[in-house]
Amino acid sequence: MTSPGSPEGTKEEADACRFERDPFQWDVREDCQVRQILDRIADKWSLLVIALLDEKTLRFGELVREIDGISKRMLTVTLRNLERDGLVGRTVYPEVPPRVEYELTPLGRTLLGTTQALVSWSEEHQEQIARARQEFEAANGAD
Amino acid sequence: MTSPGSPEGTKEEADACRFERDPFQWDVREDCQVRQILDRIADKWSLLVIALLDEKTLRFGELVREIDGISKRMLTVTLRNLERDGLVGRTVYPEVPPRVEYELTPLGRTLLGTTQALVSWSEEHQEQIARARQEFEAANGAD
DNA sequence: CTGAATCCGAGTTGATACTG
DNA sequence: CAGTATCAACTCGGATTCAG
Repeated sequence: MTSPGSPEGTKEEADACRFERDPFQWDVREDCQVRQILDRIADKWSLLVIALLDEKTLRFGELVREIDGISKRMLTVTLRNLERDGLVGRTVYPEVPPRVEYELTPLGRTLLGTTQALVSWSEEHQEQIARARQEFEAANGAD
Repeated sequence: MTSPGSPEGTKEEADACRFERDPFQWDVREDCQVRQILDRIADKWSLLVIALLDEKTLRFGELVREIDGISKRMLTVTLRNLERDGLVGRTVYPEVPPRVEYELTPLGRTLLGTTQALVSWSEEHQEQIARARQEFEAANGAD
């Protein structure tokens, strides 16, 4: 990956959010762009949508059915946000009945590695976490 | 986080959440362990706390001051959740005044790579996203 | 100093009904 | 089919207060 400290940023806003000391220590100001982006892609549904769109474009209804528990409303909102951020593309086919397909943009594709890593981590450690929870509950009498 | 009426907590259910076909296609059931874990580590503050605890243990007050915008309440809640999941360790020193230090557990450390990747991605693509947003607003008359 | 408990407003989400 | 509109429910988060 690219080095975080690339000094090309003349944007003063971005500047305030860059790595400042070590690569592992970052400035966590609330108005930071990174924070906003993180909040978006790490929300409840975005990761799932991105993951599902990895292989093939999907229609709205297909996404609703694939994602257990999502409402049409939230899917619409999520899709809009992703579209807004240039991560997902939306194509309307002027047919009857209407058909709308969603697909990852090249930018959206660059996220795949990371999201998959997150999911994989969760997968690999879910048992360990479950165990930790049990111990915690046991030690603290569950609330 | 967890849905109000969602029954959870069965160990064998985790099985239903594993990758089933391709490495990129996962089951996205709502009661999936992975989903729950994802919701936890991807929440508004957890990533920041984990990142800050990477280098050194920190006291409660230090974390409050480091994380711009967080309240004591939310830090307490976040810390407790992370502790519950075994990602963060809590050490109380029976002194006066009281001192409590937080540190990453080995399990918590395994998350660092992924979280850093996420942050790096956000860093590297923030301008691209900002541009995409502008275009989107322009095209859609900025709702 | 740490942090639990309570109150309460604000923002989010879901169910339903409706439109093109 | 693909959304939008609306309202009610819910949750989150902050301020404050209290306790060890």
